[in-house]
Amino acid sequence: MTLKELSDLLGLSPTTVSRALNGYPEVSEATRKKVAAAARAHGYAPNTRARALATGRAMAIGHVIPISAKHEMVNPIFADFTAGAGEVYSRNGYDMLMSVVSDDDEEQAYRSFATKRNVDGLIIHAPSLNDGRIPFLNDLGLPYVVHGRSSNATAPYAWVDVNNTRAFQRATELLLDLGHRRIALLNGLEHMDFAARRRAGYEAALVSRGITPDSSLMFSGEMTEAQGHDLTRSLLARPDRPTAILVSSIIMAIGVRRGIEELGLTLGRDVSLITYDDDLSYFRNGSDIPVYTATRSSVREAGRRAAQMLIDIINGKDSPTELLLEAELTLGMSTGPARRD
Amino acid sequence: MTLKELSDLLGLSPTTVSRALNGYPEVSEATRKKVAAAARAHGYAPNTRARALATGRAMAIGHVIPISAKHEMVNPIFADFTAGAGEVYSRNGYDMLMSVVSDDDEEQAYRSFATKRNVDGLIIHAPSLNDGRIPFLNDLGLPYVVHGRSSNATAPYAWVDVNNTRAFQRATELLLDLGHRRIALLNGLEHMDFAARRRAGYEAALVSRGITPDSSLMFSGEMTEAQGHDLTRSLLARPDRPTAILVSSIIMAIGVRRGIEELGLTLGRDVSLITYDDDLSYFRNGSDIPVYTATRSSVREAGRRAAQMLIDIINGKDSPTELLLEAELTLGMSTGPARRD
DNA sequence: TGGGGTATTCAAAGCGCTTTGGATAATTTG
DNA sequence: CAAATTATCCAAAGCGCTTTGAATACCCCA
Repeated sequence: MTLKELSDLLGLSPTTVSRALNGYPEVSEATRKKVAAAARAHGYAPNTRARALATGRAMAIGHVIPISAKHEMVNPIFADFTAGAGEVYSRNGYDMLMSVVSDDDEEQAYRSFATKRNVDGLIIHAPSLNDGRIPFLNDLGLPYVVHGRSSNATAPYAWVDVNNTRAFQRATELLLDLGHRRIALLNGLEHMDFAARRRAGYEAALVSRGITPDSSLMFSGEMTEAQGHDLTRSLLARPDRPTAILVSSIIMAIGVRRGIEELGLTLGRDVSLITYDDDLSYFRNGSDIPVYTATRSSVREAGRRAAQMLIDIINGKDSPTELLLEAELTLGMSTGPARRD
Repeated sequence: MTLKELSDLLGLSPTTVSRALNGYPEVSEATRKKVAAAARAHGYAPNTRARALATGRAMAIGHVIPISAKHEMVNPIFADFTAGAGEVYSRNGYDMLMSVVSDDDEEQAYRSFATKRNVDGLIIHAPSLNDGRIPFLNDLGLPYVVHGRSSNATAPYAWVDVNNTRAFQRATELLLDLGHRRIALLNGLEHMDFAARRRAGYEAALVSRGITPDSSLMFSGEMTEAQGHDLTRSLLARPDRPTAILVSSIIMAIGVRRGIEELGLTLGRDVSLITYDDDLSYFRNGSDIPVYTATRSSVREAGRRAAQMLIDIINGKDSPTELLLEAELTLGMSTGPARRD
């Protein structure tokens, strides 16, 4: 069913039908009702492609999902971020276009979005410290919002981020308050902006208590369960082993727990653990009492906010283009006072 | 840069430029080269929307991501399935359109895809036993491939599935071989087709060894970590507690492990566990020796195969439209002989 | 009763591409 | 060397919609 067919059916011009459907004022209430009824009855919906061509707006947002070529790893937070963003898109009539791309040719994917003109804006994931995509995208001229920030970026850009520094500073302070002095950090890859900020928070807390950060207690890598396990095992095998561990992802924390328990130690008593928690829907941190003490911020909510911000930008609203969310520190069962051995 | 601009630049007609770019034979090699070079130099790529309108093909595939309204849960396997499918789409010039939708109005989402004509085909996720979407989609007339199957479906449909029955039958047999007699099943929601098949496999194995399935050992629900934990705790509190547990998801298995270890028991020694493993990229089951004994089948590969099948269907190739993948049973450290108490 | 608004409706152009049906130039053939 | 192919190229139509500019019908008030 096309506009033409529908208008013929109604004995009206396509112009009028189009206007009636799109809520323009220059059409009488009577015909608007008739048109709406007929459209519903015949299951008419405008062809997106034709409409996009005519209006110059694709009514779609692009997401580029980079796959780590080395590890074939999909970031587990994408699903939830996407779910949050998707809710907002649906509500506003936007589609979500995903492009899965090996991280080598990510830039190519953005360029292709721009030249093929099939999206009105982009969401950028996982920015690194000095992310080349930002100047690149500023040139491209497609509106975009970054999930995260890129330190050292010279040009301004729109972003939604969590206060990673603060979250890790507070977590570290909590551990210090509990008497821990040797605190390990299992972090994400440090060229990632979020990881750098988290380390900064961790170190700041230590320094402010007069403790010199010990680089042999800091690790960065892919945030997998296996990685968490292996690092924990090697940490706990050391004579000067840490009494507490700070972890950048709940998935990694699961591996840490496994490593601890394999040694017959008890989490929260023998070793304390605080993790960053993205509040993933398939891995909620305990229903009543949180399993892990955690700094938590919903990545799904971040998705919603980023999507809304992007839509506002596309529509020329001049709402704020920077949003810093605070993570909340929730006490679970994985922390306890440092034991003196 | 539009086709017109590019053709003006070259002193050629849009027709010729279009043909040159699309590999039609009626254009000389010389001009084809010139056109290709100019296109590259000016970063020209055809406007997707215009092309789609002209050809009648959207060059996009739709995925509907249903969100469980009750639990706000995103299925954790989507990310990996999507990654696999996305690879194939990119290779074939297709975009992936995602629609996040509360599971109440999923049907509406499909209808909207069809009437708005912005995709050439659909991937259907998580079919239930007697899935209403199949007759519905057969009427709609959009090609689609189901990830999974729907028992009792009367009409034929294209699908890619894992042999769930066989996988759980084999897993159960392994546990029986190890001397286990009381084996619990922590399954997904049983209106889901995969869950029903898994239970069938489990029961068949028991019956063939003369054991009557005990419904008090079978559970079905959302496959979350918390659920795995809670069910395990209550199972192990019983006097006639099971010596082995069969689990439908590795995420749930993590919760089971936590429950077991909280009681001071050891996985693989005191309680055996076999889990279904989708080989999620962020949760690989051990790098060298698998942590869990598992029936494994890569959901990412399933994504690839489903995508390829759909593209073949769209292009009118008459390749097979049913694909049953076998899961492999890998021995890890979570199984051991039944202990006699 | 007639001129100036106002409320409705419509015809036609245009979005950027593909594709049909020629046209023209180059080449081959009898 | 004229006629028939063949190789290249192009003008124009059309995909289904929105939107500009104009037409028509209706109403009001002097």
